[in-house]
This record gives sequence, structure tokens and C-alpha cells, in this order.
Amino acid sequence: MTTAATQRPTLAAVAARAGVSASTASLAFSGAGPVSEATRARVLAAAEELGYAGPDPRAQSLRKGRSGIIGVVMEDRLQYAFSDPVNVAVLEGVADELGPAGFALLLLTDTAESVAGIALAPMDGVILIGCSRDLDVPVTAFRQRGIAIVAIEAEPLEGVVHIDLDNREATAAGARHLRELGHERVGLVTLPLGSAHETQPLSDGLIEGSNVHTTIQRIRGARDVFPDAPGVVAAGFSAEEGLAAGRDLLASHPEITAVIAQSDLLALGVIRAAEEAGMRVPNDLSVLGFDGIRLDGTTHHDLTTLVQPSVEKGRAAGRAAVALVEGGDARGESFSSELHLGSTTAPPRA
Amino acid sequence: MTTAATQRPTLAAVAARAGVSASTASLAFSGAGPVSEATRARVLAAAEELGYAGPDPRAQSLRKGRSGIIGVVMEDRLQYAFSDPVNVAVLEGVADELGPAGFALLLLTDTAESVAGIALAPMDGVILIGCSRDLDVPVTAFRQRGIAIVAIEAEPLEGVVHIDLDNREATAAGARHLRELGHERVGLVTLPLGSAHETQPLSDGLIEGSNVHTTIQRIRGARDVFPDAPGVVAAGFSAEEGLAAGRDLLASHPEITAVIAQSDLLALGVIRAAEEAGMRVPNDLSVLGFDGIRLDGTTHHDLTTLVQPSVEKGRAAGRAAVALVEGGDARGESFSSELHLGSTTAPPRA
DNA sequence: GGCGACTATCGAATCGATTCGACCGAATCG
DNA sequence: CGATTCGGTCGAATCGATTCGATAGTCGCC
Repeated sequence: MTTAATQRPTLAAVAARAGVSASTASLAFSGAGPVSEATRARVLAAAEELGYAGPDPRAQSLRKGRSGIIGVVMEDRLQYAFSDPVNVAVLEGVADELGPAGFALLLLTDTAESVAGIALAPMDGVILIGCSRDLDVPVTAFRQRGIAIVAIEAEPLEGVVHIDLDNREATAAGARHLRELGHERVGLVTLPLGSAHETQPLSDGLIEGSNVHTTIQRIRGARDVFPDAPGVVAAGFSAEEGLAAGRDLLASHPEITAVIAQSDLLALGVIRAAEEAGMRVPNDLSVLGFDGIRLDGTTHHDLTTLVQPSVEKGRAAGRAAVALVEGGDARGESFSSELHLGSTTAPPRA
Repeated sequence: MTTAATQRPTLAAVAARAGVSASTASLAFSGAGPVSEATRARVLAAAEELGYAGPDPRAQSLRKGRSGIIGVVMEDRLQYAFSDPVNVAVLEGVADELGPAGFALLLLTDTAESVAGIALAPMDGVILIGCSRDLDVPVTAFRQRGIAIVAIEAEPLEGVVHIDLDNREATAAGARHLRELGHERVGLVTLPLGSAHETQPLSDGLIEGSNVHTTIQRIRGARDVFPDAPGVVAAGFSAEEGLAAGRDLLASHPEITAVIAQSDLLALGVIRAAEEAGMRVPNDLSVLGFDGIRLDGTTHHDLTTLVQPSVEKGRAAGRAAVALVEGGDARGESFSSELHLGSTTAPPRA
């Protein structure tokens, strides 16, 4: 086996067989530099005969100081992270940009154990997506290694390019929409605030102990308009978890006439909870979502929601990472969400 | 910038500062070999002072001949691939095994453009998951590079470790269950057969032109029991696409009393299509799924389905890849699905 | 007290490519 | 016709670590 591995042909072997020097063979493969057509053909033929598949990426990355790999750090459990369609869309956007630019995508998770080892991979850059864990340790490690860092919707960090969304303002706009309709008692169903994946009442303590930027900003936005709005923190991203949170909220706060859910899937769950409780949406309860993912066939409602450019966020992050690695500079980008007026909000019954 | 990059400390610099040789410094970091406690401390201190984050992974991988990276090849569009919960579960299983074993996961997509470049990343091994595209080209490239290959539910390939599922037998078992209930006119709603993402009637030509192993095996299993069962190929993995396919099937074959859907999400769509058409499940139409994913809250039915160990499949693939890279040998594994009797199948009405 | 067994450390070779500067012959230009 | 440039090729240095064999010391033991 070791023998077999050793026998794998190298550029030098190919060069020898083609009767040229290694440098020339290298040029023949990379195309960087003048090589006569005849020579190139000879080298390629020799490679073919020897079964040489091209320069070893490992050696290339050492010499070039670049591996062509950009990491994406996601939530601990992938099933969990991928249950949020926005995360998937963002990842798609990232992949869209990375592929054509010649970069590969390394999927990393911010497990406790891996925090230390997360920087051990040969990456040129890294993109942080919706991580709940504390970012200081890994970010420091990345910096030391000279790995370019891009963060999506994270709290401001020195030396990190940020891709942002107007979470607070957008939510506030949605809240104002509800107030204009006449709502005064509004409840919140929020995304998780940390790694405790359980349904629980929203409290100031929870907010302060958390560093999940997006969730916090959306809570702030809602409270900019409804300062005393009570809330329930969902255990996850799915409609089921929205259902559970919705039940809790409706049971503990029967007075509310509208719910601001922090994602469309949560909103879907809330609608189910309402229907379960014999309420009609939007007549008895208005429901506002966030994200603007398509929910065809899943519900008969056209959800009123804040549509955000998820894929575009990922693209921007991918572009920024590539720019940082290649050129050296990239500025952050800020995206905004747009209120889509669907059929799930209406004036309160009263 | 280039200067800054050049100034990043190297092991040699750390060694010099600690007053030891590079070899000793290396041992101090890797722990492979005898180093006095005092020396190790001195080296670590020097590293700390210089802001050295440990050996460069690029250099390590060249020297060791290993990068610690295992690639996972998925469908072209990630949003599409991740719309199948089984794919996500498999990926989770893979990640579960790779992380603790010290390997990172590179996410690759089998785009047409990337087929050539797919092997350019410094990988030690690769896992192929549900790829519809032709695998010959990339597999050959992987082999030439000495990259270990593991494939999940793929057609047999030389030099590739296979992780299999009893798709055909399981589907046949489900079909027999329907026949035992008394069904004679059964329809199929299948997963995609290729990259043409559109709803279309199932035809022999389509099957022959396809190389999507899983879909084909499940069709065969169904036809082992109901040789003439007509079918519709869904445009994708989601419930919406199942709904579309279900509508087509029910419209073109009103005589059928049961549907064998190739996934739970498709089954869910078929149930919606049936209800839409005024049929009740299971009284007017029996529906059989595949996968055994949890569909809590999404439907009021307890789906009769073939439960497969998705995460475990991913784990097995991850383990095999690691074993192949580290030791040298690994045998394939074969998993089986179990019929879960839910409330969506019953004797035909008549 | 001397010799073998260790321990800690070091030097040098190596992994497989890229790249810069030098070199040479041929074509171009004045 | 001689000087100049340029296209094509080659040598050697380099990227940053790991690792094998060699070399000093150190200790124990007879």
C-alpha cells in the first residue's frame, strides 16, 4: 500500500519521460509561461501514459500559500442547521460563488470539541453562518493563521468582513404594520437564543446571556414598536417547534391579537397552533413571518412576511471571501428585507 | 499584505526563538517523540510570544501525504439536494464520524463544469451521495489521484466501497403488504430519474436512460409485485413535487386504489392530492411512503412507510472512508429498511 | 569504574510542486 | 551585418513542515 502510494507518478517523473525539465512540465500544465505546442503535447502524452492526473494539490497549496478552500462554519448539528431553509439558501449562495471562482467549500461545525481543531484545516478563508457559540476563540485562531474571515449577521468583530441584514429595522417595520392595523397586544415567537434547544418564555435574562445576533436584533425591532411584547423562544427552526411555541404563547397570553414570528416556518407553526385552538387567521389572530421562503402547498395562507434575500446574502459572503483571499480587500454588504403583505394579517377583531 | 503574509511565523522561527532545532520544535507540537518538559514549555512559550498558531496544515499535508479532508459529492443544486431530508441525515451521519476522527468535510457538487475540477481539492477520500450524473469520469480521476472512494446506493463500481440499502426488496415488501390488503391496481410516484427536474409519466425509456440507482431499484421492487404498475416521476424531493405528481397520477389512472411513493415527502404530497380530489386516505386510497422521516405536525396521518436508517448509512460511509484512508481496507455495508404499518394503508374500498 | 541502555536533541533529506533568473538560438531591426 | 529582443527551456531555490539516523549526555548496574 505504501509502495503503491509511493509509486504514484510525480511531475518530475512525467517530465523525465517527456524529456524535459520539471519546470517546463509545470508550465505545460499550468499554462503560465511560454511553452511550445510540441513540448506541451509531449508532456501531456507522457502524463497520460503514466496515469498522472495533474499536479498534487497538497504540494501546490504549500508552494502557492493557498489551498483554494474556504470553510463555512455552521451550527453544531447539521440536521438542525439545515432545518432552516435560510441557512440552506445562504449555503447555496456561497457555493454559487465559490465554485466558479475555483474554490472548494469545507463544511465545519462549531462543536465544542472542534472549536480548537476548527482551524486545523488548510483553509484560505472562512465564512461564519448563524453560529450561536461564542466566536472569539475560533476567530482569534483564524486571525493568527492569516485566514480571511467573513461573518453573516454576527456582532461586529475586528478584522472581519460583515454581511448584514436589517433585522431590527425590518422587524420594526413589520411591527408598525401590525400597529397600523390596530393591534396593541402582540406576542413574539423567536428563534433560538442559544444552544439550549427548548421552548421557553422569553426573558431579559435570556437575551442578555445570549449572543445570537439575529434573534436579538429581531426582538429589539419588535420591541421598538411594542416595548412590552411578551414572547416565547422556540426550540428550533422548524414548523413543529413553532407549533409548540405558539401553543405556549397563546396559552399564557390569551389577550394577544397578533404574533410576530421570527421565521416563516415558526409562523406556520403558530398558525397551526391558532387553528388548533379554534382561532382563525387572520380574523382572530394576525401572524407575521420573516424570511419569505416559499411555502407552497404547505399552507393555504399567503403569509405576510419580511422577505429577505437569502441566496444573495450567501453570494455576497462568497464573493467577499474570494476577494479577500485573492485581492486583499473587500467591504461588507448590508441587505434589507421587504414587507410582503399576504393574507395572514388583518385588523384585530374587537 | 504580501509582507504581512510572509511575516507569519514559521516553526523554524519559533524553534530559533526557543533556542532549539526545528526538529525538536516539531516534536514539541506533535508529541510524537521524547521531548523534555522544560523544552516543550520553552517552545510553547516562544510560539505564544510570536503568535504562532501551530504547524501550517498545508505543509503538514504535503509532508504527511494526507490532508485530513474527505469530500462529499452531492447533487448539483444544494437547495435541491437538501430538500431531501434523507440526504441531510446522511450528511449528518458522515459528519458525525468524520469530526471525531479528525477529518474535515469538503462539500462538492457534481456540476457539469466541476466534474473536471472536482478532484483538484486536496482530499484523502470522497463519499458519493445520491448523484444523478454519470460517475465514471470523476471516479476515474479520484482513482488516479489515489483518493479513497465510498459510494452510497450507487451502481457497482470497481475499487469503490459501497454502502447499500435494500431498496428493491424493501419496496417489494411494501408492495406485498398492499397486495395482501387486496390491492390490485397500484400506481407509483417515483423520485427523479435524472437531472430533468420535471413531472412526467414513467416510461421504460426513461428508466433505461437513467442511472439513478435508488430510484430504479425501488421501481423494480414495486414491479416485482405489480409488474404493470403505471407511474409518474416527480420533479424533485419535496411534498410539493409529490403533490404535482400525485395529481397527474390520479388524473391519468383513476382506477388505482393505492400509491407506492418513493419517499415520505412525496407520499405526503400524494395524500394532499388525494384529499384535494375528494378521496380519503386510506379508505379511498392507500399510500405507502419510504424513508421513515418524522413528519410531526405536517399531517394528521401516521404514514405507512419503509423506515430506513439514514443517519446510520452516513455513519457507515464516514467510517468506511476514514478506515480506507487510515488503514487501507474497509468492506461495504448493507442496510435494510423496515415496514412501519401506519394508518395510510387499508384494504381497497370495493 | 566502565559499559550498555536510554533520553533528549539535532542535521539533513524529503514531500511535490512553483517560480525567478539565467541561458541560448532565432528572428527583427536599423 | 551586428545588436537586440523574444520565445522556449532549464537549474536551483523555496514553500513549511516531518522524520530517520546519528550524536551527545545521563543513569544504572555489575
